[in-house]
Amino acid sequence: MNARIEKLTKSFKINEFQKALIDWFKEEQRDLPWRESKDPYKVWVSEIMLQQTRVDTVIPYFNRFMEKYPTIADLANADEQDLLKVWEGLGYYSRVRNLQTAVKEVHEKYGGIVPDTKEEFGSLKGVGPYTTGAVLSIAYGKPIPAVDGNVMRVMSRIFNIDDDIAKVKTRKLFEALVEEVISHEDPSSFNQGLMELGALVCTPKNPSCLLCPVLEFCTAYHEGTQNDLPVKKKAKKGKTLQYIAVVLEDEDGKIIVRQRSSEGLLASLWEFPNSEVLSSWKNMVEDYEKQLVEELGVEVDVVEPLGVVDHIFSHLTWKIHAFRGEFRGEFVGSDNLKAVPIEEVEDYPFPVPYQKVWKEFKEKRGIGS
DNA sequence: CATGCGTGGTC
DNA sequence: TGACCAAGCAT
Repeated sequence: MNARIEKLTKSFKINEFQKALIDWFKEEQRDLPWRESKDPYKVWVSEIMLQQTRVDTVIPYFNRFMEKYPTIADLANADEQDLLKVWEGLGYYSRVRNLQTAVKEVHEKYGGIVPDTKEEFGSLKGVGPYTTGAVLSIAYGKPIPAVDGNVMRVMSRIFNIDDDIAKVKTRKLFEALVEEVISHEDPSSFNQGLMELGALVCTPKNPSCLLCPVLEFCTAYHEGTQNDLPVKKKAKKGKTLQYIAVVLEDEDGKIIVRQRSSEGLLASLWEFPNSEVLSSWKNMVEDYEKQLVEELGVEVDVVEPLGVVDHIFSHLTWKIHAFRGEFRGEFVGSDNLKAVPIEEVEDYPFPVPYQKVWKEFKEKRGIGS
Protein backbone atom coordinates (compact mmCIF):
# COMPACT_ATOMS: atom_id res chain seq x y z
CA MET A 1 0.00 0.00 0.00
CA ASN A 2 1.45 3.29 -1.01
CA ALA A 3 1.72 6.34 1.16
CA ARG A 4 -1.20 8.11 -0.40
CA ILE A 5 -3.65 5.30 0.30
CA GLU A 6 -2.31 5.06 3.83
CA LYS A 7 -2.86 8.73 4.42
CA LEU A 8 -6.36 8.69 2.95
CA THR A 9 -7.54 5.76 5.06
CA LYS A 10 -5.61 6.58 8.25
CA SER A 11 -8.50 7.90 10.31
CA PHE A 12 -11.24 6.42 8.15
CA LYS A 13 -13.76 4.36 10.08
CA ILE A 14 -13.78 1.37 7.77
CA ASN A 15 -16.05 -0.96 9.70
CA GLU A 16 -18.69 1.67 10.33
CA PHE A 17 -18.59 2.76 6.72
CA GLN A 18 -19.02 -0.81 5.50
CA LYS A 19 -21.96 -1.40 7.79
CA ALA A 20 -23.74 1.82 6.87
CA LEU A 21 -23.29 1.14 3.16
CA ILE A 22 -24.28 -2.53 3.27
CA ASP A 23 -27.31 -1.95 5.50
CA TRP A 24 -28.50 0.78 3.18
CA PHE A 25 -28.00 -1.41 0.11
CA LYS A 26 -29.92 -4.32 1.58
CA GLU A 27 -32.81 -2.02 2.39
CA GLU A 28 -32.91 0.22 -0.67
CA GLN A 29 -31.62 -1.83 -3.60
CA ARG A 30 -33.79 -1.95 -6.69
CA ASP A 31 -35.45 -5.14 -7.83
CA LEU A 32 -33.63 -6.01 -11.05
CA PRO A 33 -33.90 -9.17 -13.12
CA TRP A 34 -30.23 -10.06 -12.79
CA ARG A 35 -30.51 -9.86 -9.02
CA GLU A 36 -32.93 -12.78 -8.91
CA SER A 37 -30.13 -15.32 -9.00
CA LYS A 38 -26.39 -15.51 -8.45
CA ASP A 39 -25.82 -17.70 -11.48
CA PRO A 40 -22.36 -16.50 -12.57
CA TYR A 41 -23.42 -16.68 -16.23
CA LYS A 42 -26.40 -14.38 -15.66
CA VAL A 43 -24.40 -11.98 -13.54
CA TRP A 44 -21.74 -11.93 -16.24
CA VAL A 45 -24.17 -11.21 -19.07
CA SER A 46 -25.78 -8.42 -17.07
CA GLU A 47 -22.42 -6.81 -16.35
CA ILE A 48 -21.44 -6.85 -20.01
CA MET A 49 -24.76 -5.28 -21.00
CA LEU A 50 -24.44 -2.66 -18.27
CA GLN A 51 -21.07 -1.42 -19.52
CA GLN A 52 -21.67 2.23 -20.39
CA THR A 53 -25.38 1.51 -20.58
CA ARG A 54 -28.27 2.54 -18.32
CA VAL A 55 -30.17 0.06 -16.21
CA ASP A 56 -33.54 0.95 -17.75
CA THR A 57 -32.15 0.32 -21.23
CA VAL A 58 -30.65 -3.02 -20.28
CA ILE A 59 -33.65 -4.63 -18.55
CA PRO A 60 -35.64 -5.68 -21.65
CA TYR A 61 -32.47 -6.77 -23.47
CA PHE A 62 -31.41 -8.89 -20.52
CA ASN A 63 -34.78 -10.60 -20.29
CA ARG A 64 -34.89 -11.38 -24.00
CA PHE A 65 -31.30 -12.58 -23.97
CA MET A 66 -31.93 -14.99 -21.11
CA GLU A 67 -35.05 -16.31 -22.76
CA LYS A 68 -33.07 -17.10 -25.89
CA TYR A 69 -29.74 -18.10 -24.34
CA PRO A 70 -30.46 -19.37 -20.81
CA THR A 71 -27.18 -21.25 -20.37
CA ILE A 72 -23.51 -21.11 -21.27
CA ALA A 73 -24.04 -23.94 -23.76
CA ASP A 74 -26.87 -22.08 -25.51
CA LEU A 75 -24.74 -18.99 -25.99
CA ALA A 76 -21.66 -20.96 -27.00
CA ASN A 77 -23.65 -22.59 -29.80
CA ALA A 78 -25.49 -19.45 -30.94
CA ASP A 79 -25.39 -18.11 -34.48
CA GLU A 80 -23.57 -14.79 -34.65
CA GLN A 81 -26.22 -13.04 -36.74
CA ASP A 82 -28.92 -14.15 -34.31
CA LEU A 83 -26.80 -12.79 -31.46
CA LEU A 84 -26.37 -9.43 -33.17
CA LYS A 85 -30.11 -9.30 -33.75
CA VAL A 86 -30.75 -9.79 -30.03
CA TRP A 87 -28.19 -7.06 -29.29
CA GLU A 88 -29.57 -4.72 -31.97
CA GLY A 89 -29.98 -1.22 -30.60
CA LEU A 90 -27.92 -1.82 -27.46
CA GLY A 91 -24.71 -0.46 -28.97
CA TYR A 92 -21.05 -1.35 -28.53
CA TYR A 93 -21.59 -4.49 -30.58
CA SER A 94 -18.12 -5.91 -29.99
CA ARG A 95 -19.32 -6.64 -26.47
CA VAL A 96 -21.56 -9.46 -27.61
CA ARG A 97 -18.99 -10.98 -29.91
CA ASN A 98 -16.36 -10.90 -27.19
CA LEU A 99 -18.89 -12.35 -24.77
CA GLN A 100 -19.56 -15.29 -27.04
CA THR A 101 -15.83 -15.84 -27.59
CA ALA A 102 -15.34 -15.90 -23.82
CA VAL A 103 -18.33 -18.13 -23.19
CA LYS A 104 -17.06 -20.59 -25.78
CA GLU A 105 -13.78 -20.71 -23.90
CA VAL A 106 -15.58 -21.37 -20.62
CA HIS A 107 -17.67 -24.04 -22.34
CA GLU A 108 -14.69 -25.83 -23.82
CA LYS A 109 -11.83 -25.17 -21.45
CA TYR A 110 -13.65 -24.98 -18.11
CA GLY A 111 -16.44 -27.47 -18.73
CA GLY A 112 -19.06 -24.75 -18.69
CA ILE A 113 -18.13 -23.56 -15.19
CA VAL A 114 -17.31 -19.85 -14.96
CA PRO A 115 -13.85 -19.71 -13.35
CA ASP A 116 -13.69 -17.98 -9.97
CA THR A 117 -10.17 -16.58 -9.95
CA LYS A 118 -9.14 -13.10 -10.99
CA GLU A 119 -6.46 -14.54 -13.25
CA GLU A 120 -8.67 -16.97 -15.15
CA PHE A 121 -11.89 -15.01 -15.35
CA GLY A 122 -10.14 -11.69 -15.91
CA SER A 123 -8.24 -12.99 -18.93
CA LEU A 124 -11.41 -13.84 -20.87
CA LYS A 125 -12.27 -11.70 -23.87
CA GLY A 126 -14.22 -8.59 -22.99
CA VAL A 127 -13.64 -9.04 -19.27
CA GLY A 128 -11.64 -6.15 -17.82
CA PRO A 129 -10.84 -5.11 -14.26
CA TYR A 130 -14.34 -3.82 -13.51
CA THR A 131 -16.21 -6.86 -14.82
CA THR A 132 -13.79 -9.20 -13.05
CA GLY A 133 -14.50 -7.61 -9.70
CA ALA A 134 -18.22 -7.31 -10.28
CA VAL A 135 -18.83 -10.91 -11.36
CA LEU A 136 -16.47 -12.54 -8.88
CA SER A 137 -17.80 -10.52 -5.95
CA ILE A 138 -21.48 -10.85 -6.81
CA ALA A 139 -21.50 -14.47 -7.97
CA TYR A 140 -18.71 -15.92 -5.83
CA GLY A 141 -18.34 -13.52 -2.90
CA LYS A 142 -14.72 -12.68 -3.66
CA PRO A 143 -13.43 -9.42 -2.12
CA ILE A 144 -12.26 -7.85 -5.37
CA PRO A 145 -12.86 -4.16 -6.18
CA ALA A 146 -15.32 -3.37 -8.98
CA VAL A 147 -14.51 0.20 -9.90
CA ASP A 148 -16.84 1.78 -12.43
CA GLY A 149 -17.90 5.37 -13.00
CA ASN A 150 -20.29 5.27 -10.05
CA VAL A 151 -17.64 4.00 -7.68
CA MET A 152 -15.13 6.63 -8.80
CA ARG A 153 -17.71 9.35 -8.27
CA VAL A 154 -18.72 8.11 -4.82
CA MET A 155 -15.17 7.49 -3.65
CA SER A 156 -13.87 10.75 -5.08
CA ARG A 157 -16.41 12.53 -2.89
CA ILE A 158 -15.96 10.40 0.21
CA PHE A 159 -12.21 10.98 0.13
CA ASN A 160 -12.27 14.35 -1.64
CA ILE A 161 -10.03 13.22 -4.49
CA ASP A 162 -9.74 15.54 -7.48
CA ASP A 163 -7.60 13.39 -9.79
CA ASP A 164 -8.89 13.15 -13.37
CA ILE A 165 -11.06 10.01 -13.48
CA ALA A 166 -10.56 9.73 -17.24
CA LYS A 167 -7.04 8.50 -16.59
CA VAL A 168 -6.16 4.85 -16.10
CA LYS A 169 -3.87 5.76 -13.23
CA THR A 170 -6.78 7.28 -11.33
CA ARG A 171 -8.88 4.15 -11.74
CA LYS A 172 -5.99 2.19 -10.27
CA LEU A 173 -5.86 4.56 -7.34
CA PHE A 174 -9.52 3.92 -6.64
CA GLU A 175 -9.01 0.18 -6.96
CA ALA A 176 -6.26 0.36 -4.37
CA LEU A 177 -8.51 2.44 -2.15
CA VAL A 178 -11.46 0.05 -2.45
CA GLU A 179 -9.06 -2.81 -1.80
CA GLU A 180 -8.45 -1.23 1.59
CA VAL A 181 -12.03 -0.53 2.57
CA ILE A 182 -13.97 -3.40 0.95
CA SER A 183 -15.96 -5.69 3.23
CA HIS A 184 -14.65 -9.25 3.39
CA GLU A 185 -17.86 -10.46 4.99
CA ASP A 186 -20.08 -9.25 2.16
CA PRO A 187 -18.09 -8.05 -0.85
CA SER A 188 -21.13 -8.40 -3.07
CA SER A 189 -23.30 -5.98 -1.12
CA PHE A 190 -20.35 -3.66 -0.60
CA ASN A 191 -19.50 -3.37 -4.30
CA GLN A 192 -23.11 -3.19 -5.39
CA GLY A 193 -23.81 -0.76 -2.58
CA LEU A 194 -21.21 1.68 -3.89
CA MET A 195 -22.67 1.47 -7.40
CA GLU A 196 -26.28 1.66 -6.22
CA LEU A 197 -25.41 4.67 -4.10
CA GLY A 198 -23.87 6.34 -7.13
CA ALA A 199 -26.94 5.59 -9.21
CA LEU A 200 -29.60 6.61 -6.68
CA VAL A 201 -28.10 9.12 -4.25
CA CYS A 202 -24.57 10.23 -5.08
CA THR A 203 -25.56 11.30 -8.59
CA PRO A 204 -23.41 13.34 -10.98
CA LYS A 205 -25.60 16.41 -10.60
CA ASN A 206 -27.58 17.50 -7.54
CA PRO A 207 -26.58 14.59 -5.30
CA SER A 208 -29.09 13.87 -2.52
CA CYS A 209 -26.56 14.29 0.25
CA LEU A 210 -29.18 14.66 2.98
CA LEU A 211 -30.47 11.17 2.15
CA CYS A 212 -27.01 9.63 2.03
CA PRO A 213 -26.33 6.74 4.40
CA VAL A 214 -22.61 7.53 4.47
CA LEU A 215 -22.87 11.30 4.75
CA GLU A 216 -20.89 11.33 7.98
CA PHE A 217 -17.94 9.73 6.18
CA CYS A 218 -17.99 12.13 3.24
CA THR A 219 -15.10 14.57 3.15
CA ALA A 220 -16.45 16.38 0.11
CA TYR A 221 -19.74 17.11 1.86
CA HIS A 222 -17.94 18.51 4.86
CA GLU A 223 -15.72 20.60 2.62
CA GLY A 224 -18.63 21.59 0.36
CA THR A 225 -16.86 20.25 -2.73
CA GLN A 226 -19.31 17.50 -3.71
CA ASN A 227 -20.58 19.43 -6.73
CA ASP A 228 -17.03 19.86 -8.05
CA LEU A 229 -16.27 16.14 -7.96
CA PRO A 230 -15.35 13.98 -9.65
CA VAL A 231 -12.99 15.84 -11.97
CA LYS A 232 -13.11 14.58 -15.52
CA LYS A 233 -11.33 15.97 -18.55
CA LYS A 234 -13.81 16.81 -21.29
CA ALA A 235 -13.72 14.76 -24.43
CA LYS A 236 -13.28 16.69 -27.64
CA LYS A 237 -16.25 16.34 -29.92
CA GLY A 238 -15.82 14.43 -33.13
CA LYS A 239 -16.26 15.49 -36.71
CA THR A 240 -19.34 15.16 -38.89
CA LEU A 241 -19.39 12.84 -41.90
CA GLN A 242 -21.97 13.17 -44.65
CA TYR A 243 -23.41 10.13 -46.39
CA ILE A 244 -25.89 9.39 -49.12
CA ALA A 245 -27.87 6.20 -48.66
CA VAL A 246 -30.46 4.63 -50.95
CA VAL A 247 -33.14 2.07 -50.15
CA LEU A 248 -33.41 0.24 -53.45
CA GLU A 249 -36.47 -1.83 -54.36
CA ASP A 250 -37.25 -3.85 -57.50
CA GLU A 251 -40.54 -4.86 -59.10
CA ASP A 252 -40.61 -8.09 -57.09
CA GLY A 253 -40.46 -6.15 -53.83
CA LYS A 254 -36.90 -7.04 -53.02
CA ILE A 255 -34.64 -4.65 -51.11
CA ILE A 256 -30.89 -4.43 -51.38
CA VAL A 257 -29.05 -4.77 -48.08
CA ARG A 258 -25.35 -4.84 -47.38
CA GLN A 259 -23.28 -6.12 -44.49
CA ARG A 260 -20.65 -3.91 -42.93
CA SER A 261 -17.06 -4.94 -42.40
CA SER A 262 -16.38 -7.37 -39.57
CA GLU A 263 -14.11 -4.79 -37.99
CA GLY A 264 -14.52 -1.26 -36.78
CA LEU A 265 -17.65 0.81 -36.35
CA LEU A 266 -20.90 -1.20 -36.25
CA ALA A 267 -18.99 -4.30 -37.31
CA SER A 268 -20.98 -6.99 -39.13
CA LEU A 269 -24.24 -5.10 -38.90
CA TRP A 270 -26.33 -4.40 -42.00
CA GLU A 271 -27.10 -1.19 -43.85
CA PHE A 272 -28.49 0.09 -47.14
CA PRO A 273 -26.11 0.93 -49.97
CA ASN A 274 -24.42 4.20 -49.08
CA SER A 275 -21.31 6.24 -49.65
CA GLU A 276 -19.57 9.11 -47.94
CA VAL A 277 -20.36 12.35 -49.75
CA LEU A 278 -17.09 13.89 -50.80
CA SER A 279 -16.67 17.59 -51.32
CA SER A 280 -15.44 16.88 -54.84
CA TRP A 281 -18.84 15.56 -55.83
CA LYS A 282 -20.71 17.91 -58.13
CA ASN A 283 -24.16 16.42 -57.76
CA MET A 284 -24.67 14.03 -54.90
CA VAL A 285 -27.58 12.07 -56.36
CA GLU A 286 -26.30 11.73 -59.93
CA ASP A 287 -22.77 10.90 -58.86
CA TYR A 288 -23.92 8.19 -56.49
CA GLU A 289 -26.39 6.80 -59.00
CA LYS A 290 -23.50 6.20 -61.40
CA GLN A 291 -21.45 4.64 -58.63
CA LEU A 292 -24.31 2.29 -57.75
CA VAL A 293 -24.69 1.12 -61.34
CA GLU A 294 -21.00 0.18 -61.30
CA GLU A 295 -21.17 -1.59 -57.96
CA LEU A 296 -24.45 -3.42 -58.36
CA GLY A 297 -24.46 -4.12 -62.10
CA VAL A 298 -28.10 -3.15 -62.48
CA GLU A 299 -30.08 -0.14 -63.65
CA VAL A 300 -30.67 2.29 -60.82
CA ASP A 301 -33.08 5.18 -60.40
CA VAL A 302 -32.95 7.36 -57.33
CA VAL A 303 -36.60 8.36 -57.10
CA GLU A 304 -37.25 10.60 -54.13
CA PRO A 305 -35.71 11.87 -50.89
CA LEU A 306 -36.62 10.24 -47.58
CA GLY A 307 -35.13 13.00 -45.47
CA VAL A 308 -31.92 13.55 -43.59
CA VAL A 309 -31.04 11.26 -40.72
CA ASP A 310 -28.66 12.65 -38.12
CA HIS A 311 -26.97 10.24 -35.77
CA ILE A 312 -24.59 11.22 -33.03
CA PHE A 313 -22.01 8.68 -31.93
CA SER A 314 -19.77 9.32 -28.97
CA HIS A 315 -16.85 10.19 -31.23
CA LEU A 316 -18.43 11.37 -34.50
CA THR A 317 -21.66 12.39 -36.20
CA TRP A 318 -23.30 10.98 -39.29
CA LYS A 319 -25.56 13.03 -41.50
CA ILE A 320 -27.27 10.57 -43.85
CA HIS A 321 -29.09 11.94 -46.88
CA ALA A 322 -31.55 9.12 -47.43
CA PHE A 323 -33.35 8.36 -50.69
CA ARG A 324 -35.77 5.85 -52.09
CA GLY A 325 -34.77 4.21 -55.34
CA GLU A 326 -35.58 1.44 -57.78
CA PHE A 327 -33.42 -1.08 -59.56
CA ARG A 328 -34.01 -3.21 -62.66
CA GLY A 329 -32.11 -6.04 -64.18
CA GLU A 330 -30.57 -9.22 -62.89
CA PHE A 331 -28.89 -8.54 -59.58
CA VAL A 332 -26.02 -10.87 -58.68
CA GLY A 333 -25.36 -10.60 -54.97
CA SER A 334 -23.02 -12.20 -52.50
CA ASP A 335 -23.02 -13.12 -48.82
CA ASN A 336 -22.55 -9.50 -47.88
CA LEU A 337 -24.69 -7.85 -50.50
CA LYS A 338 -28.09 -9.18 -51.38
CA ALA A 339 -31.63 -8.45 -52.43
CA VAL A 340 -34.06 -9.72 -49.83
CA PRO A 341 -37.88 -9.78 -49.73
CA ILE A 342 -39.21 -6.63 -48.13
CA GLU A 343 -40.77 -8.55 -45.25
CA GLU A 344 -37.41 -10.12 -44.37
CA VAL A 345 -35.44 -6.89 -44.11
CA GLU A 346 -36.10 -6.59 -40.40
CA ASP A 347 -34.65 -10.05 -39.76
CA TYR A 348 -31.24 -8.48 -40.24
CA PRO A 349 -29.49 -6.55 -37.47
CA PHE A 350 -29.38 -2.85 -38.34
CA PRO A 351 -27.75 -0.09 -36.32
CA VAL A 352 -30.07 2.68 -35.19
CA PRO A 353 -29.23 5.19 -37.95
CA TYR A 354 -30.29 2.71 -40.63
CA GLN A 355 -33.35 1.73 -38.62
CA LYS A 356 -34.27 5.38 -38.89
CA VAL A 357 -33.72 5.29 -42.67
CA TRP A 358 -35.85 2.15 -42.95
CA LYS A 359 -38.62 3.79 -40.94
CA GLU A 360 -38.66 6.74 -43.32
CA PHE A 361 -38.84 4.36 -46.26
CA LYS A 362 -41.76 2.44 -44.82
CA GLU A 363 -43.68 5.59 -44.09
CA LYS A 364 -43.11 6.88 -47.59
CA ARG A 365 -44.24 3.58 -49.07
CA GLY A 366 -47.21 3.38 -46.72
CA ILE A 367 -46.12 0.10 -45.18
CA GLY A 368 -47.38 -0.52 -41.66
CA SER A 369 -45.00 -1.91 -39.08
C1' DC B 1 -1.90 6.67 -22.39
C1' DA B 2 -5.26 8.08 -25.98
C1' DT B 3 -8.64 6.72 -28.95
C1' DG B 4 -12.38 3.94 -31.04
C1' DC B 5 -16.48 1.94 -30.01
C1' DG B 6 -23.47 3.11 -29.61
C1' DT B 7 -27.30 4.65 -27.80
C1' DG B 8 -30.69 7.16 -25.14
C1' DG B 9 -31.74 10.13 -21.13
C1' DT B 10 -31.29 14.49 -18.75
C1' DC B 11 -30.83 19.14 -17.74
C1' DT C 1 -29.70 22.50 -28.49
C1' DG C 2 -25.70 20.81 -26.87
C1' DA C 3 -22.93 18.86 -23.31
C1' DC C 4 -22.64 15.37 -20.27
C1' DC C 5 -22.96 10.95 -19.06
C1' DA C 6 -24.18 5.37 -18.01
C1' DA C 7 -22.46 -1.10 -13.98
C1' DG C 8 -15.74 -0.29 -19.65
C1' DC C 9 -12.75 -2.81 -22.80
C1' DA C 10 -9.41 -3.51 -26.65
C1' DT C 11 -5.76 -1.79 -28.95
